[in-house]
Amino acid sequence: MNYWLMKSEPEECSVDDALAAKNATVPWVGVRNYQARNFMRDGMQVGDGVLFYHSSCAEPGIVGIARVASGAYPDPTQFDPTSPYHDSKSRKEDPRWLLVDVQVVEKTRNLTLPELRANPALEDLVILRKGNRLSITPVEATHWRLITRLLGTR
DNA sequence: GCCAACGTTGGC
DNA sequence: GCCAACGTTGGC
Repeated sequence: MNYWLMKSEPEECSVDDALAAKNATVPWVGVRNYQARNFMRDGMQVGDGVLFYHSSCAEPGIVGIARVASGAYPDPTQFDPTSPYHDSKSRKEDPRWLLVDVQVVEKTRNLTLPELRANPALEDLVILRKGNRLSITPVEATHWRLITRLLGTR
């Protein structure tokens, strides 16, 4: 069992949007970074824990607990010319971009970025490192336990 | 809107 | 393979 933090812009897909989806599950479309793709392809397993993070918004922070709900499969938006995620160089027989389904387990309060930064025990959290822009990052089990405790989940 | 940090592209 | 130019991310 591994743990991950996954960023989403709330204007694109908020935790509420995900909760409103069927089975509270959404396909994590739009990842266009090889390292992030490889985490989904090689690192994730169904059932892995996910911290649902809101980025590029007024109050960035962790807003929910989720789980990986599928294995990696081709992101259909790469083949859609009308999608902002369209990739004309990706070919159907050899898809460049993958996604996993993510199921929200529970919406939490917003554990904000300043709060995360204020906690010395979290200084090694990848997302807090300077210059980090990866939309999917691994989370250590100790960090997962601390964060879920701070969020007030079981 | 600004800008630091980083990834990607493409000429050589 | 190098590296400058460019585009993107994302907090502020």
